[in-house]
Amino acid sequence: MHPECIFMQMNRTQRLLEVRKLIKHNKISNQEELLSMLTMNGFSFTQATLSRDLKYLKAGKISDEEKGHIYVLPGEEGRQQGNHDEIKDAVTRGYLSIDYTGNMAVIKTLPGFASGIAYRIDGMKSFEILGTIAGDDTILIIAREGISRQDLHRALTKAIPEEESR
Amino acid sequence: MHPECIFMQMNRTQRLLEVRKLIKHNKISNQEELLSMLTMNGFSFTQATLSRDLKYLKAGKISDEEKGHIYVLPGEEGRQQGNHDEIKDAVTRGYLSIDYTGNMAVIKTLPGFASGIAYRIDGMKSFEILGTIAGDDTILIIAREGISRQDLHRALTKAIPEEESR
DNA sequence: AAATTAGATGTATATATTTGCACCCTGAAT
DNA sequence: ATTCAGGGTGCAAATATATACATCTAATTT
Repeated sequence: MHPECIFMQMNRTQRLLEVRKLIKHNKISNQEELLSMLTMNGFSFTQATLSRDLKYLKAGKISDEEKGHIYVLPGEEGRQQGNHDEIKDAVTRGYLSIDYTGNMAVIKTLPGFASGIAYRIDGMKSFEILGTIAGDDTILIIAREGISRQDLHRALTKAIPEEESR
Repeated sequence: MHPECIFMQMNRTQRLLEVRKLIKHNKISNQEELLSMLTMNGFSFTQATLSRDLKYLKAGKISDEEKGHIYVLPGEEGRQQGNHDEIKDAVTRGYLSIDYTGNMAVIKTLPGFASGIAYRIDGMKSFEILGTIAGDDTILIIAREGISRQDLHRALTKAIPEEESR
């Protein structure tokens, strides 16, 4: 089955986006709590699926003085340090993660979002970035030779608009 | 009692240091596993205490492709996928160009031209070129191992006469 | 010295999370 | 049309983790 399936997947995608948003904006200490929030928002699924969603989103759980343990998104562990400052919204609609290997980076997105994000990256026309190739949920970013991982990261660190508010 | 107590506390401190070290250098997926490592290292305590230690260290647990879920230390989440950041919009137009990096070349084209050009390149069946991957406006050309940049450039020049390096 | 206090820890238990298995759905292949 | 293949889910059981409660120890106070 090709990743292009956006039919029943869309529901899942919606759910993943919502899960992420909730985690991002609230201190959630367990899946049941999160599940009930989602249920109230009209979603209908089980805790088992939520567990899988959280894994898919690479959500982590850290200790929190106030609520014991809370979920956090990758890159936002700042909350555990109290760096509540200005954690710029690292999240674009659909953006999931980024990894580096050799002189390139691989961005994972929710199904269907790769080309949109890649388009924005291309739009930056960064010197560091030679080009991008987007599939359905993956973007390959090729860095210019001599560009360090930090440079590439810094270049990429400036693209993804703010997320939508529901 | 002040935190300065260094007597029997020393043991705890030692333990905490060890716990941190182990988490830092290994992919540990659960407390039992960690506990047995510590036990082998001469420590003697229970899972409950370990749970408390982890909380004290603000250790987090994230998903890991290899081991399911692993512990990470704050600030050490480099292992955690995705240093999520943002990508900002910048309205620009791409241009035709070719660049080299590592053992590959990246060709940028006007939107929609990538596959066409890639098709031509593929058609050359150059020995130097292992393959190409085309997006909408980007082509990634993978060179055979041992092929110099000049060789690759020469091969590509045949396919794209109007090229000009930057 | 006795009483007091607070952190550390074990035990047992409660709570939370993950996962094997079966099933369903949809696109791809025959 | 039929078969196949793979992802997504629910259910229930397996695992993993947190914590209430009782102790113990060492430092502090009286």
